[in-house]
Amino acid sequence: MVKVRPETYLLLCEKPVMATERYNPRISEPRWQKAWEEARLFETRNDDERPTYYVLEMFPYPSGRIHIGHTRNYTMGDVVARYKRAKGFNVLHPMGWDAFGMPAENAAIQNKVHPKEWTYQNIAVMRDQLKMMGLSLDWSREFATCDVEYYHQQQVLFLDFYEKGLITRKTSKVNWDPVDQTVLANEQVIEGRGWRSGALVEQRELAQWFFKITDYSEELLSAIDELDGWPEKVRLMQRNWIGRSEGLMVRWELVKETAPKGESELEVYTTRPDTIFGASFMAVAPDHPLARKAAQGDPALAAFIEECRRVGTTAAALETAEKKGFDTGIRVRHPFDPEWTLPVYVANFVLMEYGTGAIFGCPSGDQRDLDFARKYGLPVIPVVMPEGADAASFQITEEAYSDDGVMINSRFLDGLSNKQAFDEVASRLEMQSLGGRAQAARKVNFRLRDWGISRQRYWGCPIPMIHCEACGIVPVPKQDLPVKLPEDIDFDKPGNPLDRHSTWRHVKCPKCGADARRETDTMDTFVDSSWYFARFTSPRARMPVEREVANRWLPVDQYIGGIEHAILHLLYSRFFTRAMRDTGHLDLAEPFKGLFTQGMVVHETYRAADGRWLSPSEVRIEGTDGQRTAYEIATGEKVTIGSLEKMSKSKKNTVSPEDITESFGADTARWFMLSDSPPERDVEWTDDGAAGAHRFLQRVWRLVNEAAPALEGVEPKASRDGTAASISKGAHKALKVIEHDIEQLAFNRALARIHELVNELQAQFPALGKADAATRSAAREAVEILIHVIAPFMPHLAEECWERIGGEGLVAASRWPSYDPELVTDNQIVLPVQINGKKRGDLTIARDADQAAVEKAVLELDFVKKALNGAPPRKVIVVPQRIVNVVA
RNA sequence: GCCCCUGUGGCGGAAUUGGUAGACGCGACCGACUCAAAAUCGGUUUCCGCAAGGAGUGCUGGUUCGAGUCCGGCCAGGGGCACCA
Repeated sequence: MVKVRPETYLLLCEKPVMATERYNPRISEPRWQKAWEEARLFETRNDDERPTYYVLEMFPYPSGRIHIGHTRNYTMGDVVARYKRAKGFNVLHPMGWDAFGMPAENAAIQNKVHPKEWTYQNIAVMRDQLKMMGLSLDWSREFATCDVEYYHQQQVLFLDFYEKGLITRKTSKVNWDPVDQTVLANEQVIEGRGWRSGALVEQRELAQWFFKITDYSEELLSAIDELDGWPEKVRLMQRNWIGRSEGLMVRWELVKETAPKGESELEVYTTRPDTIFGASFMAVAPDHPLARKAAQGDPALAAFIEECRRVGTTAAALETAEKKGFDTGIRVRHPFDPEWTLPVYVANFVLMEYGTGAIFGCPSGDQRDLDFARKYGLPVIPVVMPEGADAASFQITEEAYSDDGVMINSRFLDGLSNKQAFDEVASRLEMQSLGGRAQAARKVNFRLRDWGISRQRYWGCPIPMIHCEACGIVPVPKQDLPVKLPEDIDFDKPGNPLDRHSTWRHVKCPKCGADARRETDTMDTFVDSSWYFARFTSPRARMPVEREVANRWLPVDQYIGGIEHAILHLLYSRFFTRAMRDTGHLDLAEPFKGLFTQGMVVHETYRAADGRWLSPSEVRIEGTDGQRTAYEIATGEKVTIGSLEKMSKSKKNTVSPEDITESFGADTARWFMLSDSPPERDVEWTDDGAAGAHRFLQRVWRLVNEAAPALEGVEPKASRDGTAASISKGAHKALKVIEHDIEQLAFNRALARIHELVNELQAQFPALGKADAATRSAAREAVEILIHVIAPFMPHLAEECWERIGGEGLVAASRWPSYDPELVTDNQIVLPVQINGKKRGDLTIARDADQAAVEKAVLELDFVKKALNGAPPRKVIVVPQRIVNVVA
């Protein structure tokens, strides 16, 4: 709750705006919103000839309320949209709803309300809230991902991907969320817990549908280099996530007498073949085929494998789990020395999912291997030493040496750098034969896994597949789409209601006509958000997208959203765009040309002595700065003021957008959200800050309002000389900088510059009543510029001001003014003059004065003469139009 | 553990990319208007100093006529990944 001092806002009541009064957003904002809607200003046509500009904010999940974080996100997008529209672009700025997902089902379970009803009601509420913000959105293109028309087309895409071989079904270990009772993608497991439920994730074997995102690993990685409109941070995170490594696949021969029947070799992936002479053991994952086979004749080993399984791979388990191994008794032959054999362990730290599920251990070069070797008494042979170290005395004791260096104890590799050794080993093993094939091959490996999309949930897009006893898996024929969600469902038992539905799951096999069963899993909701940006270009099409239309709009010129989607959503969307390209829906690879990740809105937290969180409205604060003390209003007890945190229900540090719009209006909220903090950083919501923003809004209104009579019927015209020129110069200079700042999305800088412009005009306007015609013209033009530059930020106020000065039409439909290059450069400039690097004064001189003239003028300055004390300067550095430095 | 980012007044932050450090805002203080308050307007506000002047962008060393900005070392805070072979 924003605390509004009643006295301050008495004038905000239901009175019409009059010339001498305060600006009343409660009356003006709905009025202009209506005017824009009636003029259909923001409805975008696909057949418009002007250059396109697509600005998009990540669409919200309809949780029930618009959050203040949304408000900041959409305001940024709206500033860009309004600016680009004024610049003459055909702007697409749509909004929709990411409407499938768990909370709707939770609400169904808790409140006995149908997920569909719950979702659409929420959407209705949130749409109204967004409309109050005065966003220039094209509502005619709105859709929700739970609309049948949308998920119908998503099923079409699924079938196309399936046909193209981009989807597979495989049984695999999956991350099972025991609370939500569903499978999670790797990306949705954060520190071993479900991203939504926070429950510890378990491992289960399940048959799942997978999108083959790994088919695009290389392309998704290398294309990151071209994404220069993305924050470096996000590019880096995606690179790390895809995790490319170059290494060698090496097959090791098993010593026949020790090997299980039918097994003759063990394949291992390594990125450090250079350390091959430091190898002292092999280790395989507990579910590696060799381990399983060996366990058949060895109950102790079988028990060990079982134990590893139970521990699982949760992060919590991993951190505490000891590195354990079990010697299988199997031995392998060293590829470069048939006499040298090494033991094969089953080890709990080896992952089946990466590489081949087997490694060779080099204790001297890897800390984990070293720990393992110490524990099981295995040899530690140093093979790489730092450059310049002494080979005879170099030893590994506590710490492994994993950096680059020089090879030692490695026979033919000795003296090479480890990089050279990598190549040497690789080429030799590629030539060497084992069982009739090359013993090794260079291999690029990726960390990225295929994207498992099956979810055991009701409220999601049904997977259009049918299981037939006779025919196996059969896709639903396209003419039978959509596979609609049944509406008669019950949530009395946990798990997926579709599974229990009496009729929905029974279907005839499209191939043989026999009784068959529908796939009851639905798609991960991240699928829904992986192509919605494309759907916005032709939201009512009877196909996923109209190719030509989508090609014209895409990629999204400016995409804006939270950093929390740096990997998941953005990577999936990049994959989807490629998959849609390869199935003929689109002709591009990258969905988002410009990406901007905005910071969060944060607020102080308050906590009572007994640990209860208190909301800002329950707290009274006394004192200022470091001396602030907070008291709980209800009890009068002292309250601890906590750190700034993301607004969240659990910590109660929330401020609702409605409260702000009600007390200050949308324009104030928009202005405050963008002022001060750079948009990529967090902004702290403070009542003082919001009140300050409102104060500024009123100041602009007063300035325009009071100047209006003197500007009536005056031709707007810039002045290049006389006193009027200073007004024109100020306005045009501001216009130039603000334009640049908006293009850079440096909204805080743009706002600071608008502040300066208002300060300047305010200083010059009191005399306007008695001013000459030229000054009035200049003033009129300056005010018009001011209105245009505030319009993207405070669009309602801008319209009100525009109307006040008798402007024609709507600001929202008008063109952005252009600055006069001659007015933004001064003929006389003030050069700072330094002596020995310290500023000692200024020199006012003609802009085009040459080096010699500047030098001469500088040496005549009194403070320079004084500093030089009659001696000639050692050096005079003149940086044209910047600075002068005299070295004494 | 690995990778990355950020350190500027009481606070949020500017600084044209190596050229006047602290724009703009918030807060604070002083003053005007008012019976009074609110609103509004004017002024002060990096630190030390009455002043002249001096110091100053986490610490430290360097490059340069000149460093918040570039380079080396350290410290602190934040983020991402994490048995990845």
